[in-house]
Amino acid sequence: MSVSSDLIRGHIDTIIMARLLKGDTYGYEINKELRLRTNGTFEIKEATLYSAFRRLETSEYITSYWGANEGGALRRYYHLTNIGRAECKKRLKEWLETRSLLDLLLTTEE
Amino acid sequence: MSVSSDLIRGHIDTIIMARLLKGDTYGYEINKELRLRTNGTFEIKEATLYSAFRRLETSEYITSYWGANEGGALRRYYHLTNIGRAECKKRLKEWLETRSLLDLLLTTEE
DNA sequence: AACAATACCTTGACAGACGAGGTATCTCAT
DNA sequence: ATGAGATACCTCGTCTGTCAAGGTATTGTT
Repeated sequence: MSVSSDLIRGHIDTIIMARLLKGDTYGYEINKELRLRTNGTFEIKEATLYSAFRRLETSEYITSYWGANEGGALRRYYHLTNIGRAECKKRLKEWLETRSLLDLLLTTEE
Repeated sequence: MSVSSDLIRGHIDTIIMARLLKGDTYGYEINKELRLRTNGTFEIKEATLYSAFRRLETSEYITSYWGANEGGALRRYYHLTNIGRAECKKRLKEWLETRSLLDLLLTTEE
């Protein structure tokens, strides 16, 4: 990926929750979608992805269940809880604030 | 500050270098300016600031010198090198890319 | 003399990202 | 049937940036 991971740090959970707003899905699928939407330039490293899932589940922002996949490996689906939905919205607002801040400090500096 | 530090992570060095594009300055002054520009909502924690200075100096993006301050504590001034100037421009571009990416993944998700 | 403000610094801990490794299933070509 | 590759999951240990908590020294004010 062209975007350094330190610049994305802290947004991984929000990226995942934002996707789950659309409906339940599983880990591999999330990355497939990310690659598609970003023309192959971005995806979440597996270790990062699964540690994010654990974190989100511990915080009760998501729940998980094993879903059948006829003729394929087992899939673990993730579901956004109501608390998670609220948290997600909060973090989207935080992104807008962070964006404003960085725009102020980086792009309008002269 | 209202903006979580995890969302700023990785941008601290760029914020400092962007300021140094304008001219030499010292640690305390950088934070005074940051508070002013952000209406008191943002500043870099001291430990973070000085560890960033060390990192930038090791990478040869900045140099430092002790500057006199008549009637006041000693100040250590920082100067952006040519390599630092180039690196800063590179990172400003990276910010624009990161911003596009996160806008795509967070705000246009539906 | 005591205090706040300016100005610098170090140490140790913490948390998130990820490289490197692993397991198991199914499909397809050889 | 056997091997490769894709799908799909997981864990462990390491690295790095941030920061809380502590420190030093100087000047100006009360």
